[in-house]
Amino acid sequence: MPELPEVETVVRELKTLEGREITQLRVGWQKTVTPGVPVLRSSMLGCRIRTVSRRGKYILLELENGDTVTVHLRMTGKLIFEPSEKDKNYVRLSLELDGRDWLYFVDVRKFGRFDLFRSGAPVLPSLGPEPLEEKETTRVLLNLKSRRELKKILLDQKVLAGVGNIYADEALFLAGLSPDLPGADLSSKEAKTLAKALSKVLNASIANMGTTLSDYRNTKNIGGENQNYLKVYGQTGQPCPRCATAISRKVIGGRSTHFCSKCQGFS
DNA sequence: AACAGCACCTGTAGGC
DNA sequence: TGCCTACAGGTGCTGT
Repeated sequence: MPELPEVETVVRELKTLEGREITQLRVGWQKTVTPGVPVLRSSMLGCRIRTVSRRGKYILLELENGDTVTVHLRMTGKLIFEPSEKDKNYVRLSLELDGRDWLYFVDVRKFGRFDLFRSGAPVLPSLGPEPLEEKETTRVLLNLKSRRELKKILLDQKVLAGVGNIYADEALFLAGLSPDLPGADLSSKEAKTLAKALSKVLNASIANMGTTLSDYRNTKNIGGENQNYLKVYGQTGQPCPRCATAISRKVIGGRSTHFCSKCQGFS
């Protein structure tokens, strides 16, 4: 569900966790914890959270013992302080802070994961650079050697970290590029245009507190507004906002891909 | 390197 | 109402 803008929205709110101590940890679905519950418990219990940050689609909790706990929300995960009655059926993990209030990890589909990186070990080493960094993104796109389709490349977290299905489609539309264009065929002008489109689309969504289609909510259980501004994602059959051609849908890399065949020159 | 296919899970929407 | 299929903001594994 959540891509970079949704995770960024949550992380900004979770800054309130900095300096707080984890006094209890409860797990409702064992597989939520990749290294196993005892390992996570031994690192987190009685420890304070030093900083909360984001890397790609991951939330990073850096602890005072130097360890880093990563949280990935996958499709339906959310971290919330006040779960609804319905949410309570899907609490997979909960953290008590300073012996007072609780933060709940709610996840209908059970795909979300907590992982642990020990002090000194590189955290999430295989992730590519952040797509909000326009210069670095341009450099990455300029140096693509692969003939894979652009859509697949944008979804590859080793290339760029944080772009998912919604914003890949939106950025390709804004850049006027076909999702099936081979990455290595990008001209330098097109690479710059796409890098600019990515940062624009992602920053706009952050300003709108993310896109809520069904499950995504911030820590206060409130959805975002960006779904009201999507140009192509989920707009199959609707008129293109630029040329009024009906928006097409095609599966690329196993994912629904939405585009305007006219504006994006789909081959 | 890079596919496709499937696995992980549950809920919802639409057709009949 | 029920049954069935398709689909969903993601990633990771296996075999080819």
